[in-house]
Amino acid sequence: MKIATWNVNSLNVRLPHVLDWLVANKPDALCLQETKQEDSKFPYEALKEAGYNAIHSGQKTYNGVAIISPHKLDDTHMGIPHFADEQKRLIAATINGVRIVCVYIPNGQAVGSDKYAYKLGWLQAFTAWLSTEIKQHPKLALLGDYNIAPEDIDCHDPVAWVGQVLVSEPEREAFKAFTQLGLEDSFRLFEKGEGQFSWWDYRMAGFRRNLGMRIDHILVTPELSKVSTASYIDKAPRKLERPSDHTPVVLEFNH
DNA sequence: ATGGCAAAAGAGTTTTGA
Repeated sequence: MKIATWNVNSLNVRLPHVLDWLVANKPDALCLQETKQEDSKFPYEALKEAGYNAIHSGQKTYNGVAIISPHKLDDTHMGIPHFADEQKRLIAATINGVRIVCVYIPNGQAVGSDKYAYKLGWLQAFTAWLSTEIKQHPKLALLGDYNIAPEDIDCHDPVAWVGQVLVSEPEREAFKAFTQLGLEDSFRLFEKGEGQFSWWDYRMAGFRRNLGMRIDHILVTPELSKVSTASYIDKAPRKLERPSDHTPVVLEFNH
């Protein structure tokens, strides 16, 4: 199976890029974040014509998550149970017996802000749900925009960024809590080096100068990590006209 | 010097992202 995650920063704008990417890459599952559209605007028809099924949980202007697959999407789930949240950030489905969890973790804006507190609270509630989900699904992949750079090598300038949002210790502790549930950062099974990023600021010629962050991840349970064969960041879409500021992260495994 | 770009809402400019 080949699975991927991509924060598209508006599917209204990025649908042509997504359709082209599906044709070129033929994933078994593609998780999207920041679709920024209500369910009634989601392009189910265009995807169907391309041979893909999809589920979506969206809202106007902000957030929005989707899972796209050529296969059947079983046992679908949206939102964190017992966590009142208007923001559409979690969607899950089982595809070919593999549990696919797609998340758009809050950005947090700035350490100490209300949005930062919301991020940490969201992470706590999500992790509790994820713990039970893993127990029910030994083959699980958690894909999405985590808005956390887990290690210093995942940030282009860790000295300048120390203590800032995306790299602060409470956020990295929340990321470690995922690994304490048994999940592994699949990208790092294959790519150990620095300078590997999934997001670059539109400003400051960030992409050209590789001033980025690795904040989009595919974490997997041991059942999947032991059969994984490759993981990589596909920078091609970031080079297109009007790109998203994120680019796809891909995992391949035998299943 | 915290800006710089991009998208959305909505009609000038503000909010948000990371």
